Amino acid sequence: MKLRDIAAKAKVSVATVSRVLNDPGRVKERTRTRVLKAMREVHYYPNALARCLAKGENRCLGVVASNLDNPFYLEILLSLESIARRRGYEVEVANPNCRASELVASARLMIGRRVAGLVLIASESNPALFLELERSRLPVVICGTGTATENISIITMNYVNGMHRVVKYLRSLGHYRLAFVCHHRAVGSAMERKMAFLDATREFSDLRYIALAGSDDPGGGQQATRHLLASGFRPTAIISENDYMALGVLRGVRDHGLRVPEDLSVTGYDNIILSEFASPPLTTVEVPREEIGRVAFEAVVTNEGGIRQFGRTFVIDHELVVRESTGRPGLQ
Amino acid sequence: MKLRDIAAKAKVSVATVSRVLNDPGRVKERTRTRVLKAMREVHYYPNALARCLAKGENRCLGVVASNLDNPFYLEILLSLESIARRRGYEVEVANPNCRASELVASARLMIGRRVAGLVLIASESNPALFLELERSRLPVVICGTGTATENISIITMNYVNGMHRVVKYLRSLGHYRLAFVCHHRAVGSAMERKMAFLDATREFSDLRYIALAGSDDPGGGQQATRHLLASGFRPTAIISENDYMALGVLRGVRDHGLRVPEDLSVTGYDNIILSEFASPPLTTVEVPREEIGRVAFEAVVTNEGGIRQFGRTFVIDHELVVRESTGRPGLQ
DNA sequence: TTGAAAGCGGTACCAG
DNA sequence: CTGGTACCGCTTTCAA
Repeated sequence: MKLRDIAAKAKVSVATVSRVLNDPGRVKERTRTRVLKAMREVHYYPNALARCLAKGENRCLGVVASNLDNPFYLEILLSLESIARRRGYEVEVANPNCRASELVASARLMIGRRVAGLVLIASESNPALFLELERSRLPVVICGTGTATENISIITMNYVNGMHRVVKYLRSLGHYRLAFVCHHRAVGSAMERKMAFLDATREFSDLRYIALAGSDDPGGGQQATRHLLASGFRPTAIISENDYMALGVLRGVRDHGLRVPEDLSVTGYDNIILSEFASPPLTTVEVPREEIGRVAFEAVVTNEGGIRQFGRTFVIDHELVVRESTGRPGLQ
Repeated sequence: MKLRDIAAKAKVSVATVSRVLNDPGRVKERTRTRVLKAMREVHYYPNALARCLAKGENRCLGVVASNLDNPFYLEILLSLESIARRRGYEVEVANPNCRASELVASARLMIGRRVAGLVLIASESNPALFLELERSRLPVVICGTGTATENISIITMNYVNGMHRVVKYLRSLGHYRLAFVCHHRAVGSAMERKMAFLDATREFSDLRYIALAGSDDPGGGQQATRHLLASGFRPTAIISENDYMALGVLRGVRDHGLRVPEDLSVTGYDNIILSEFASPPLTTVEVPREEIGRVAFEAVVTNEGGIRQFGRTFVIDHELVVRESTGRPGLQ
């Protein structure tokens, strides 16, 4: 069913039918109702592809995501989606694995669809992807690390700050032996968080330990914790790279017969909704997903005002959220 | 940058350029490399919209989802996405809220994009949406309840069976006062699960209780549990509509100073990955998300073989998974 | 207020 | 093996 069919049915030209779709005011009332009636009768659905092609614009944002199983990234996506829709944009998401080639392929896909802008919500980026995004000349925003370029904006996280807050808090409780659980392939945000941890614990010299996880999910957290506790190093607190993995850390600690926080304190990072429902509720760092989604949208769609001001860098600050997974270290 | 530009640059016709894109074998090697070189030099991205329009086909599945914050639905989506990509299909997802009007709008959107098929992954459907899907004449599959029609397939869940297994198991442990926690607006799967619970506990007569939650997430589970425990009714076990809410139920029970499973047993439904990392790990019912995603794909894309056999109904069975959140009821 | 027609960026058939 | 060209379904001047 196409425009021409409707036109025939309503005995008008296709131009008129197109007008009632795009600028109903410019069509005489009687004609308009006739056209609308025809549309309704045959359940006409305008072909969005053809419309975009003809208009030469696509009010649609592309997002390349990964790790959507981690609620943190999902919540950013949901936030972005919500604000985008409110502002009249659709959102198309590709959800590739983290492998560089797949990320690039997904980006290409979006570019091919001629999206109005591209948002990267992934735990890691890589040079190939960055290059691809850069020369697409599309408005792009990367949630994570990197340097802004002419068309790429960056939303960076102030991990150094957040991690310092965690460590300072733990020290104030009397913790002095800290372990950090993170993904073994420390790239992107994982890398940044790890560096921030190392930076924040410089004075702990060797009273710190880094436990590597095979995957960045609860399973990885659990396994890293198991190794950690079997290593001989006995931390008074474990800092997890993120809340999602911390869920597994908690489990690992329990498996070992230790209580949180009496025997061992645990902290996460992100403040995902679930962190409040962990047992015990996680002390963590709030990373404002809602804000990130909003900023990402603005960053990519500022071309509205006419003044294209790409290449901005946004810094997101993080606040400590104290719950029940941390306490004074016991006597050990 | 368009096909014509490449053609000019490589000194061939657009037809030839199009051929190297779609059927490289039919182009002489020398010409082909020349064209490819031209494409590479200008970073050419074929316009996917134009291609679909010209080809008259869109190897793309649309999914209308909701409640993606519940890992159960997300895991179905991820499974679908994974198999679809492997089979050469893209997936576009709209993630509206549950309101009927938004669901319909999202469906329209997908239809407008001329997707090859439509998958509904939502906690609830409604007549308006069903009607819309039906007359779209598109291959549709609904994960949930309903009756198959000419173009709509249904993947139904055997909740009666699953719930019976839970109840039978709880009875075998000696439980005799059961509570069911579910969303107050019991429609779609929530309704089905509730009915299944009522059916499975017929013999409990009035030794059962239904606690209504304001939202179908951990917060809702927690709140419903609070009300339940304050109501005077003292269950020996709580069955949660789903795992995601059960996370909140566990918290609610703890808040009340009760231990799981010593004082009170708790079960979930779905066996989301997180249920293993709850504290204690949840006894639940495995609903095979991976299989659902696969079946959904097959259901919607069978038109490949030429024999369109829509309107099928699939039934998914569920297995009990016993973990540590259930035990014999204590003396109360 | 309406219609005719030239695109939008590709595809695919038909000739050569 | 390659080029010319009529579409795909819709938008948007330009005229009437």
